[in-house]
Amino acid sequence: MKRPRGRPPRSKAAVSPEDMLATALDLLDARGVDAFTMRALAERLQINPMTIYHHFGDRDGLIRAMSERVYGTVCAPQTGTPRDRIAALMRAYHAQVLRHPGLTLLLFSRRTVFPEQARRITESIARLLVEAGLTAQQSRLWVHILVDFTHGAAVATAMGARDGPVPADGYDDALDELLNGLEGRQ
Amino acid sequence: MKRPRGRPPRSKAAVSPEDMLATALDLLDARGVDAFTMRALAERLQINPMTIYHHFGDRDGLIRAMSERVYGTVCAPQTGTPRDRIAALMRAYHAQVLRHPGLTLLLFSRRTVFPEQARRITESIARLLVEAGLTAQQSRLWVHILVDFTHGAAVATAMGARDGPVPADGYDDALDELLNGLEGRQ
DNA sequence: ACCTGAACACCGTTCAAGT
DNA sequence: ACCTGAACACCGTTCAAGT
Repeated sequence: MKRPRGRPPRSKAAVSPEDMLATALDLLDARGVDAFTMRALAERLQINPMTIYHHFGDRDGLIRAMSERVYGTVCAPQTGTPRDRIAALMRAYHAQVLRHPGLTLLLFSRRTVFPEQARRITESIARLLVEAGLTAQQSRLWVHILVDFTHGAAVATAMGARDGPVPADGYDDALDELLNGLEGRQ
Repeated sequence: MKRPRGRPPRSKAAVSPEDMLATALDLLDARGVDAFTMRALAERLQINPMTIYHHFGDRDGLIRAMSERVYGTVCAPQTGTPRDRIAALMRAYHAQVLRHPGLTLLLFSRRTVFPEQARRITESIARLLVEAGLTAQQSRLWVHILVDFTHGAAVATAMGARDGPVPADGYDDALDELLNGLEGRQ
C-alpha cells in the first residue's frame, strides 16, 4: 500500500495546489472544524501530509489561501447608488458565509489569518460611505456598525448551519433596515 | 518529583473547581487560545490533568463553565427606559469581552458551547424591545441587528486585543447611533 | 468520592533523505 | 524542484487502578 519515496513519476498526475484548496474546503464543509486536520486532508487527497506544507507553508497558510479563494472575489459592483453597492457587497460576503460556514468559524479563531479579507471589506465599505456623502466621523461610525453587524451575522449563521438546512434567516431584511436608518441620518 | 497515586492527604489543601476556573481564565487571557490546553492548565495548578475532567467532564465542559462564570452575571438593570436598559445590557456584555477576549474567540469556535449564553442575551433583548413597544416583526428584526452587531464587535475587539492596550474603539458611539435609529423608526 | 499514572489514538511540524 | 517516511513534541481522553 505504501508508495515509494521521492518524487513520483510524472504519469501519476500530481495533485495541484488548486486541488488541495478545493478538497480542503470540501473536507471542512462536510466534516467541520475539528475534523479539518492536515493529516485528514492528505489522506483524502491520497498524498503525504508534507506535500501540503510544501505549497502553503503551514496550516495557517493553507487557511489563508482558502480564505482568499472564498472571499477574494467578494467585491462591490461598479455601478449603482452607494447604498445599493454597499448592500450588494455585504450580501455577496454573506452568501459566501452561507456556502462555507466552517471557514468563518475557523477564521474567527485564527488571529494571524483573519485580518487580510476583513480589512479589504472594511475599506471597501468606508470608501462607499464617503462616496455617499458622510462626514469622516459619520463614516467611521457606520463602518463599525455595518462591518460588525456583518461579522456577527456570519457567526450566527455559521453556528446555526449544519443543523438542517440554513434558515431563511432575515439577514437581508435586517440589512435593509440598517441602511434605511443610515439614509434617514444624513 | 512525582506525587504518590490516589487521593492526597487532606492537609494538602485540594484545588477547588473555582480555583480551576480562575486559573483557566488567567491562562487563556495571558497565553492565548492555542496555549490553552488541559495539560498546561493542570501544570499551572500543580495537579493531574485528569482531576479537571472529574469536575468538568471534558474540555468543552470546562469552557462552558468559564463562559457561565464570565457572562452569567451580565444582565439588564431593573429600572430605566427600555432603551437605557438595552444599552446597559449590551455594554455589560462588551465589557466582559474586553476583559476576556480569548474566551470570545474560543466560544465562537466551539459550536457545542456557544448557544447557552447567546440565547439568554438574545431573549433579554427581545423582551426589552417588546417592552419598548415594537411589533413582533420589528422586534425580530432589531434583535437580529443588535445581537449580531454585538457579536461582531466582540470578534473585532477580541482580534484587536493583545496588540498593545485595547483601543477606545467607539463601541459605545456606534451603539448609541444604532439605538437612535431604532427610536427614529418607531 | 476523589484523585492518580499509564496508555491510546491522535495532532502540527522539522528533518534528512530520496528522484 | 518536488515529494517522501520517520521522528519529535505535543494534544484530549479512556481506563484501571489507588486511598
